[in-house]
Amino acid sequence: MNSIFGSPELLESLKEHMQIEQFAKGEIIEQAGVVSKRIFFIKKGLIRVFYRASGKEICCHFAKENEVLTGIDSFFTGKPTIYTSQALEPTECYSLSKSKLDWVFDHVEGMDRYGRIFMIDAYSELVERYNSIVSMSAQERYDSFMVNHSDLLNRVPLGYISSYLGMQQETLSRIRSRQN
Amino acid sequence: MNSIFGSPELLESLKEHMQIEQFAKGEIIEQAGVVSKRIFFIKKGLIRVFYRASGKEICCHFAKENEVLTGIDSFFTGKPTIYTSQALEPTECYSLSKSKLDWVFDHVEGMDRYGRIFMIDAYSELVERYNSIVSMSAQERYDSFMVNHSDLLNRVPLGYISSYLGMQQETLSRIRSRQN
DNA sequence: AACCGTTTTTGATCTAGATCAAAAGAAACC
DNA sequence: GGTTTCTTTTGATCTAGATCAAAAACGGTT
Repeated sequence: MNSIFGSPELLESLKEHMQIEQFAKGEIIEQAGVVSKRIFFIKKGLIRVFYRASGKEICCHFAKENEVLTGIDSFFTGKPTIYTSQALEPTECYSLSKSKLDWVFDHVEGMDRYGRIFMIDAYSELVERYNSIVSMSAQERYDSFMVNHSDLLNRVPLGYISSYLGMQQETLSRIRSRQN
Repeated sequence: MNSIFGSPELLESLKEHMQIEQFAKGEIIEQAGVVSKRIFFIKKGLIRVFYRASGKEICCHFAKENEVLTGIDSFFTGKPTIYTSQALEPTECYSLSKSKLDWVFDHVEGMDRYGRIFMIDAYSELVERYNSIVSMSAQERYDSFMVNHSDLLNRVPLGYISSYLGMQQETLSRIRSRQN
């Protein structure tokens, strides 16, 4: 999820256009309903991304240090985002505004290519999650989360993780307790 | 899902590199386990894309006339695909080989940009499907399928549609019968 | 260390949809 | 046109996980 910054030279030429931003624990970074205006490179901290469906908050992504955060549905299309992002820890980011990024896409050599590859990564990640929901049991999804993101278990409230995994908090709690 | 061909000039400059290919009903177009070598612009016909998970075939995409088909997980990354694609009707496509497309990415102005936008579209579609699985009932998924793809109901065997919708064939049949 | 709000666990019950099994309809084939 | 094979429907039962409800555990705060 961070290949857009996979090239050191490219990152260097972006840095001069970036701002540093700080967010307190609990602070909303971008709100659903507005057009996403910035892309963030997270230096330190942890963010959850969620949306509302059938009256519930569904957590669809966690982004932490050294990862990239953006409202993909909005930032690249210009439509209002359905996602809200919120800092779960004190968080520090470099941010790049949409207008700067558009300028960069037009003027920095190789940027479209990195944009394309960034999208391919995001897509692959989503395919994984889709398949896990369709063909794995709650237990299996938990196991696979533990393999890939075990560090988050101690940094994120259980309810957010359970919604990320597509199950109720009670179910996740029970799965966890019968482990040992 | 066809924005890569959204630009007439671009399509024109691609055409000279393309082949015409025909597939009989039931014919396998690309097989899981190999690296996807071609991207297809479907002129006529219908294709299902599926993969195996827990011993079952799961249908994840239908592509029909005027749409684009490719093993996104493989074609752009060079890894073997997990997807098999099969013609459900006699199907006619323009195809463009990976090596040609790479050449095009390097030599045709604006191609990276179209690749990026193509990925954004594919991503948006997948987000829709993911959300529908997580937050909608079987009935609601069926309803939404009927709104967006009602034509497919008469062209595709029920079992493929039910697996696309993430439910058993019996369930889909029952939902359909209680409609009227 | 006692209080209060939040998060997690535990228990009891319920239900959408899966699974198993078989019948009924459609297509394909000789 | 009748037999075989594939597809869809119908019926009966079962289960993973949801829902509802309450108790326990965990911080912070004064």
